[in-house]
This record gives sequence, structure tokens and C-alpha cells, in this order.
Amino acid sequence: MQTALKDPFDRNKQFSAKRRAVILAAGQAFRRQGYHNTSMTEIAAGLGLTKPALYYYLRNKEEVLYECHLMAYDAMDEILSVKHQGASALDKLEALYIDFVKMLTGSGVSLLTDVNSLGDDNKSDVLERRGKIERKIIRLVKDGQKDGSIRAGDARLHVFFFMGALNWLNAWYDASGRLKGEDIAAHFALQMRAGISVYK
Amino acid sequence: MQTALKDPFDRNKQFSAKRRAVILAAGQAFRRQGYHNTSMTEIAAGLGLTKPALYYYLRNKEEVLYECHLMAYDAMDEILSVKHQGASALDKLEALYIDFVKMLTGSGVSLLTDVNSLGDDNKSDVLERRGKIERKIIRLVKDGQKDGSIRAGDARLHVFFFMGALNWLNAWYDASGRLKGEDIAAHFALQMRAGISVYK
DNA sequence: CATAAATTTGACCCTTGAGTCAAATTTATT
DNA sequence: AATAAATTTGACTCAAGGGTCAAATTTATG
Repeated sequence: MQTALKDPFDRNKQFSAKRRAVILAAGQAFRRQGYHNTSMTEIAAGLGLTKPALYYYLRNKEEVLYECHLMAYDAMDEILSVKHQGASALDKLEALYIDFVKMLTGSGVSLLTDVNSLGDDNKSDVLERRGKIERKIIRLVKDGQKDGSIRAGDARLHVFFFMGALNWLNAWYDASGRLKGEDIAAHFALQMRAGISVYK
Repeated sequence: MQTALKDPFDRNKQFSAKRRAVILAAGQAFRRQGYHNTSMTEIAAGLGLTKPALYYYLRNKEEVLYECHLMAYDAMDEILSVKHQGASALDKLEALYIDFVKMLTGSGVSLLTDVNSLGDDNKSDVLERRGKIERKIIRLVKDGQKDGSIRAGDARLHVFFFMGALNWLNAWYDASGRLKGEDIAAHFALQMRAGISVYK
């Protein structure tokens, strides 16, 4: 595998790897302290760098936030693209949800909610991405209502309810805490599922 | 009722009423745009005032945010203090949850999540208040697990899950939208309840 | 080794918005 | 009406932090 061995020496790869590291680190900081409570200098220092070095990888602070959002949505899209097995739509949704929680607790990716600190264009982009994801999940819920696995009711509200748990997760989850991502995933999946499955 | 009739002429009452109005208006703005994306000048303008007028009612911007938090927690405490009827703890929890949603959609009070923009002291206060509320709810869930109305499992996770829906609500709810607060309350209560009630 | 490209930095500028203050204006009291 | 208290404002100061730039340093390539 010539190419793979050369990777570490590939300038472009190094560049994007570092760029990605910057965004991930920034995302963690944003998640914990908030976008406006985190200075570029601080982010740089956290990586053993100095502020101007960051600007070698990114145009401006807003772009960092923007990329954080995209990174989270990429990860979610990735999960959504996997053909989850399961007899019912509810089963698929559960598998999906578990992966979401694992991703949010396990990978360094942060699901941020601060969309208003973005300029109009980036904000539209991000909301559009989020909307697409929501719509896919809503669609899945509706499928479940058709195949009889999911209770009737406003599908959008069904989704907003359990997606709220995910967003809130970012606010309180601490990787160093006693709760393991896997356990949270299992618990949340059960609660999500019970919340919308048909009465038995 | 002499005192009641005199109320509108009572300077202190006018003062606190205006102060409260400022905080409520600010809270709405913070909720929609975020604390740091909302300037004092903007808040003032929204009330037909000018910035220095705000500083007649409040020491500084942080105090506004602090009072917003307190106002939400006061409202929640108020709801928690009411002796909710219901045979099981689950019934009580449901009544509670409905009131929470109604309060958040109906009154002008906003449940903010930005705690990191507060100084250490205020932040501790707010977290303590939040902790107290959470603990009460967790206690109620544990009661439900004892009286057999609520499923076993980490009570804290049970609570974090459905409280996430409330926090997220603040992000997407639009009073001018088609969804009425009452409907959301009914839906959310059902979903919350189903999510943690014992299997039947 | 010499040269070029890729990274990183110290020192700087500049805008934004929080907060202040003395003065003006409105409202109540004698 | 005159005086005092309560509100409100125009005009200002100031610090924080985003962003820039030319120069230094490191790393790769002929």
C-alpha cells in the first residue's frame, strides 16, 4: 500500500488532519463553555499553538463554528446512510438513535445548538442540513406509524421530543463521568422507543 | 381594597413591574438570538427605551441573564410546590410536566441554558437552583419506581431524557406557529409518560 | 547544501458593545 | 408654581477579543 505508507508525509493530509483537530478541539470548548465564551487564543493554547496559527487553517472564528456544525451533521448523515436492519421502522429508529448517542459520547464530535452566531449564509446552510436530517427521521417515524410499530400523533413532535434529549446530552455529558456512552445509549434508546411505540 | 387601587401609583410596584418587563423581554431575546448576540441597546430599543435606562433597573448585563434564570426557576418551583393530585407518582409527574410545558409556551418566561456566561457566583447559584429542581423530579421518579408506576432504571437518566425535550423546546418553539402550547403539552406529557411507565 | 514551500509567531490594529455620567425631562408632592 | 424625586438620555470611555502582517522558523526537495 504505497499510498497509505506515504500518507503521513502527504502535506495535504497533514493539513486537513490538523485542520480537523482544530475544529474538534474548538467544538469541545464551544460545547463546554459556549462559542462566545471561548476565544481563539484559548483554542490555540489548548492545542499548544498561538492564535495566528489557527488562521492558517481557518478563515475566521465563524468558520470554525460552521465546520463544527457540519462535522456533527456529517456524522449523523453517515449514521443515517447505514441501512439499519430491523423488522419495523421503530427498530430501525432505535438502532439509529443508539448510534447517535454513541457518536455524541464517543467520537470527539459535538452537536452544537448555537446557530445564531453564524452569518446569514452559514446559518441557512446549517439549518438546511439540520432540516434534512430531521425530515429523514420524521419520515422514518411516519413509516413506523404506517407499519404499526409507532403510535399515532404529530410525527414532528415525536421527533422533537427525543431529539431534545440528544441536544441536552451535549450540555451535561462529561466523558470523565461515571456514565458510559454505551449505557446512556441503551437507556435513551429504550426510553425513546417506549415513548412512541404503540401501546400493548 | 385601598391598597390594590393604589397599586398603580405605588412607585416601588411600578419599578419592579418595569424591571420585570425588562428581564422578560431580554429573556425572549436571549432565547431567540442567544445572550451574546443580543446587545443591551437592542433590548432597550425593543422596549422603546435607550440603553442607560436599562441600567437604572439593572446593574449589568450579567444580572439580566441571572434574573432570567431565576425567573424560570421560580416558575418551576411554583409548579413544583403545587400539590399535584394523582394516584401514582407517575400521574403527579405528568401533571407537573404539562404545567412546565404550558408555562414555557404560555408565560413569557424563557428557560435558558447559557450558564457559562455568568460569573462564578451567579453560576453556582443557578446551578444550585437547577440541581434542586432536578433532584425533586428525580425523587418523584424514584417514588414512582417504588409505587410501581415507573419503570426501573437510572432515575437521573430518566429525568435528563425528558427534561432535554423541555430545553430543546425553547430553541424551536415559536408562539406564532401553528402548534398551540396546550397541544404540545398534551403530546409531550404522553410521550414522557410512555417513555418511563412500566410495560403493560 | 541551497532554495522553496509550509508553518508558526510577536506585535499590532480596529471594531463592537458593555458600562458611566452629568445633564435633561418627566412625574409627584407641598 | 416651586421643589424634590424618579426616569430617561446623549455623549462618552474602555477593555476584550477577532483578525492581520511581516518576519522568523521549520520542513521538504532538487
